[in-house]
Amino acid sequence: MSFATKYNPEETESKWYAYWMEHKFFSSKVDHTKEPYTIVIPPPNVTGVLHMGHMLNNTIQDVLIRKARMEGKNACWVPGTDHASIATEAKVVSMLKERGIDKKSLTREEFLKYAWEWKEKYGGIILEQLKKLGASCDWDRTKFTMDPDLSEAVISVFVDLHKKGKIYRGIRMVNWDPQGKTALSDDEVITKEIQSKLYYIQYNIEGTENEFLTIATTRPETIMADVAICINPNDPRFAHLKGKKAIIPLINRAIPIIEDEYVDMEFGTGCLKVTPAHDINDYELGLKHKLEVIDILNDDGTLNEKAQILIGEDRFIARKRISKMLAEIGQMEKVEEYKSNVGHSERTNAIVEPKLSLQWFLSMEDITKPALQSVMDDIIQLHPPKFKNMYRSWMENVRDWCISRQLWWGHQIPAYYLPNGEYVVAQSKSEALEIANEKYGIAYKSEDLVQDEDVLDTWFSSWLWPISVFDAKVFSEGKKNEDLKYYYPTNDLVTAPEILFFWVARMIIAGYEYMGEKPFKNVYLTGIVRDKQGRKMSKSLGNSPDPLELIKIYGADGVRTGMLFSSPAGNDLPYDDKLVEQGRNFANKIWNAFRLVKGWEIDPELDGQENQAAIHWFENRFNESLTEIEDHFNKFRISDALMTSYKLVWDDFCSWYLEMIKPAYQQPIDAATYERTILFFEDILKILHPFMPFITEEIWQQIKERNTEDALIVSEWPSPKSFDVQTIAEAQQVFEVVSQIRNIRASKGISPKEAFELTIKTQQPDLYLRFEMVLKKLANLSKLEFGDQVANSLGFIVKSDECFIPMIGQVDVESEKENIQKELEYTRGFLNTVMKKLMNERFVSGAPAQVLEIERKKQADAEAKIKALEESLVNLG
RNA sequence: GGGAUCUUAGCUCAGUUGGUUUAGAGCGCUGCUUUGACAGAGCAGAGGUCAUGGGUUCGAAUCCCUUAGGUCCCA
Repeated sequence: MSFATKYNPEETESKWYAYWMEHKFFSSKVDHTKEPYTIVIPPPNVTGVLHMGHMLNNTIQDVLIRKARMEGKNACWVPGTDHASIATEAKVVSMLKERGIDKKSLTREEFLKYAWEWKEKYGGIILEQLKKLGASCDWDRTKFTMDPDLSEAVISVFVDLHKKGKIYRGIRMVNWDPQGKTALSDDEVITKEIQSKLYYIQYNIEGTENEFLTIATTRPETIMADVAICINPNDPRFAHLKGKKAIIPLINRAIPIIEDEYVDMEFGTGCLKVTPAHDINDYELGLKHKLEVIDILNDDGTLNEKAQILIGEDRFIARKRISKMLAEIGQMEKVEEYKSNVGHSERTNAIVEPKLSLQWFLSMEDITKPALQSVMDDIIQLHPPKFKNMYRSWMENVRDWCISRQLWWGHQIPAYYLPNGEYVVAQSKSEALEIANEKYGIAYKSEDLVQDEDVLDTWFSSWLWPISVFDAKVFSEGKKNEDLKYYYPTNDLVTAPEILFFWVARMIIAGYEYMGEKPFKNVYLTGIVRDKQGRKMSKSLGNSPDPLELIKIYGADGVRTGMLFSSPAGNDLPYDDKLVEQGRNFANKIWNAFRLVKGWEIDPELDGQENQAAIHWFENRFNESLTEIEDHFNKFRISDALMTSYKLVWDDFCSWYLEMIKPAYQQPIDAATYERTILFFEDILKILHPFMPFITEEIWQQIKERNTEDALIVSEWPSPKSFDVQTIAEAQQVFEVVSQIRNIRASKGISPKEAFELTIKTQQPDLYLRFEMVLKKLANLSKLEFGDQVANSLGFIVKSDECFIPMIGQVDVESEKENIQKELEYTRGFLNTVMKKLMNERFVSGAPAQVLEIERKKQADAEAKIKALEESLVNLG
């Protein structure tokens, strides 16, 4: 049997993924004999394609789910997508544009037909891509937030919350996206500092010849919407203006000069123009002073007829033109450069316009309380916990949630308007009709009712996700099905911190509101994948590698491990191809270890006694590592768990264990050692499987004949056994001797082929005798002896044992002395710090016994070492 | 402006209640090694006054304060 020296992942991956699917290893059904372990996927945007963030996120979920499955739990990972109102509608609109169709020319029904067509065609791409990564989702459970049952759930929840009085309709200043033509929640607005200008504009005072006041504004195009000028009543500069009126330039409308301490006397000129329709603070001021509201902007950001001038111009063009017009009539005093923070739409990047509009809101004050409490009390744990603070500050200062969006793609708000000006909220139009007719005693017909045009915020459906994927009917029927009873609450949620508020907090809110129970126990927050310059990876920057291309080049296992190598929870991941390269190299290393072992002939005549020490050591070392790995997993230190596994395999198993037991070239191995080695290898494959599912399954299946039920994916996760630290420490000492001898060869330029004779001066010769064969093999020794200093030899010290290697040629005494002198100095310095502690009365009386013992051991070791070094110096002359 | 958080080797990070550490890992780097699982490799090595200045303590990378810089959240 011969294998390629390089592992080729491509065919292995498709083969085993198909095998796992075929045998339904990913599927989960209610089974009360098993403990459920559940993850719901953060539903990717249905318009999305796989990006590096998904890779990281889903790799982590797959690691968790695969490990749980091997631990014998009933592992259920529910996949799906969300309908992403704004993003999808934008995609559909641009698709229509390409076909020469204007959205405005379509009815809602026609538009939705195109939208579904688009969704059917492109909506599944991202889930298919996840399969390439190895994601072991229960695909039969795939859900979409606009599936009929999930939609019904959303409507039920709206109706229910409305009934509870938590949903209301109100005029509010909202963040308006003039490009997407929809309201945005505060969280969908990204504030960016941009370079803008501060315009100083003069307003004449009514009834005077040439008296004027000056206001400073960044938005001169809104002066036509001014309804007042506000001054601070304590400002002596403007006392004479009290009770007068100012005249808006260009349109010559007179507006009152009002007083309010809200005005900052230091900022600008101290005179504030009040424009309630176009500024949130002015709006509040307007309410307080009962001012009129003049809205001069259309939904698309152009000026309307109320502006009187520049009607139909875009707001930014209008700004430039008005600035020029003001200058022409001499009422532009000056223009200054100014840095200001401006809100941008997360989806369209358009500058957000504060706009008054009638929207639907969810009152957040009461509903958030249990959700805050459960995180504060660690009933739900955030990993890393630093996010608790952020979560708290958000939940304590939460504002009502604007849940309506001026779009067609999504869940249409189930509010029906009646000819009498009232409205009814109901599950369906027919229900609404019944309610309306009963309530108002009028026989309305179906066509009299007009449903609200708007849809609900996408998060208003995904906040139900951990519930609705199992049981969408629970909201209307109030009785849980078996799935929901069994799988809810889920265990772990893996997502990005940027949607902690958007989504995670709201799921917790919905969980308590509808289940009276948390939706998950742990929230693992990943970092953001960035490029080498620290920029977020994005399509527009073009700085992201194509994930599928990466999988092709480095293999899914390589990419998975590469992504995890440097990604502690909550930390950003600066992506570098080196990482996935390292992952690929690791897969190759495992492959070659397998080639080695698989190539051995077995000789039943051999007793393999000399391998006992190696086997005994590795068994202990394995359990030590496994214990550490479990600890890392328990603390959600996934990359540490990987690194510990990596070192166990590469350093301990490959570099030490296999080298120790490896028979000479073309020599056979004894049966006992071989069998034990296969068992070790199998345990290693198990530990690696969650990280590298494909290569491990491949080797697992090649190492032995397996039945279907013996596939690695469903094999039993090894449980850590106790281990003997002494055994591990002793081996460490032997390894140190080997390294020192290799070091001598390297530094003296002596070939590894040249055998050495080693003499050790030690109290514990049996330790070295146990490893005699190992020492001879790994350090290439022809002889191992115990005794005193050997003449004309090179020496080194390990712990308190002295080792000597006789040299045939002349030893460079001076350089040897120099080396010893250096080590002596270091050791003396070290002893000094130890002694300082031990000489200290308060340390000796105060420190715990264990610490004292450690310090005394350090002292003894250091002293022995110093003595040995000094002797060596003397012997060298 | 308010708040949170971070600053440890060239890079990315560990260092868990102060004492197994005059500080560790992976990658990178330097040198040597190509017949025997693997050059996608082996072996060895170099590299840090733990951001700064102070304080608490018998003892500080770890606790407190100062300063500087970064990141994030909120306004």
